[in-house]
Amino acid sequence: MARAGLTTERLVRAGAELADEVGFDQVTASALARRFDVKVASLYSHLRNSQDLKTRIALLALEELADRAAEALAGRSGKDALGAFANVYRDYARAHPGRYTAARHPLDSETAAGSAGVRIAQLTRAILRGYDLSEPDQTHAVRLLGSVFHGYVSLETAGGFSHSAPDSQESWTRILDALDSLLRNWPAHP
Amino acid sequence: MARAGLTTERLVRAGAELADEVGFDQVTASALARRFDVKVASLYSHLRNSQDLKTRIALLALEELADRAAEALAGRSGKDALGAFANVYRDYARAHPGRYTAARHPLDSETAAGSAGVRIAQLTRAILRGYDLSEPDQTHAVRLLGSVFHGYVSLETAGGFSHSAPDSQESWTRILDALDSLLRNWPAHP
DNA sequence: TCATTTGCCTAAAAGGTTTAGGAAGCTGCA
DNA sequence: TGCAGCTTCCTAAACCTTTTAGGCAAATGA
Repeated sequence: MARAGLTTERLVRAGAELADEVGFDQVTASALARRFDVKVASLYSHLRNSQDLKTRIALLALEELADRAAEALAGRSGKDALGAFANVYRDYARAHPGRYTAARHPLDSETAAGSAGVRIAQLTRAILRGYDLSEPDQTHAVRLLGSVFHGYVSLETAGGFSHSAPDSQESWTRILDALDSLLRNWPAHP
Repeated sequence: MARAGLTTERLVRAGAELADEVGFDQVTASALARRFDVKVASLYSHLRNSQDLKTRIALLALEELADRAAEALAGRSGKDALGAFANVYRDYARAHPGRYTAARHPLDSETAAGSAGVRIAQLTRAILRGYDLSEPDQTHAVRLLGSVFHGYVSLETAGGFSHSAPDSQESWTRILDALDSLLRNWPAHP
């Protein structure tokens, strides 16, 4: 009985590719087994269950996003950093829609705390070093940026901005301009 | 054989309640049949398939959201309208998490064009009448607002902002202040 | 080389989706 | 009132996915 050489690592990687091809919620143990030409039950030596598979794909996607963001931010600051970071998000979502969906997959708080999501939050905060914001306002701004990037990208990949003028790229650029302007002129607390 | 009085309408309504109770993607034909004490196959006289059920729940949620937004916007303008609209979104998501998820369910473009999503977009644009923006900038701003509301609410319901100070309500308020400020001082095209 | 570990298998239970065909209940018309 | 025809719900059956249990064969290494 020849061995297929399954490992958790390889399964998760293949699962991520599958997600990009057919959508994150079409990623099933069955589909993965088919891809490796192996019986479904064989996967259960490497994965606790199919929820475990999805969680691991989510963690992989977060790592990849954090790595790209870190690289994009190196040597940049201010608006330059803001744009670079934002584009990492958007480009990743367009190139890897399944993985991007995975990255948004809810994790229990313990798993989330040990994930690369933490690194992403730190990088987001690093962008704000180029702007002059008080400590609590930094947190609000981090949340705003996270919301805009996630929201824009997810509406865009859902097709929300296609079929209407002006094109999405134009809005994206202008929204980044607007965010930069907002961060430079953050309103004082009333 | 007593009849249970199933109709597509009642099934979709019950499906929406089920979504709020157990999560949108736990909404199955089986669970719905159990709730009506009816055999699963009986549902197929009223629903094409289980994807059809989910689509109909999504359309219901969009209608409800649009209705609430329309009511909240009546008689308001400027920052007042912005805040009222934003709170409709957030409150709806908190009160009806399953329906809110449903409202974000991808629809094919034809279905989307006939949905209450169109009304929501119009209402968003109506908010901007209180601000002085050029025509193309209005579209960019509509997209920004949609992104922020959707992004914030979805990160919040995913638990993104719990367990860290300051609390989410505080950020929400300050973000609305910031958006109002941004719309009043929208940066000119370079 | 042989004992142990590991990897993949078969088998089976449990539950979801969907179609086909049939019988009981309801409606409307003679 | 009686019955024709439609609607509603049923049983049956095929098929797919998840998960556990137990077993044999391949790889590892002393």
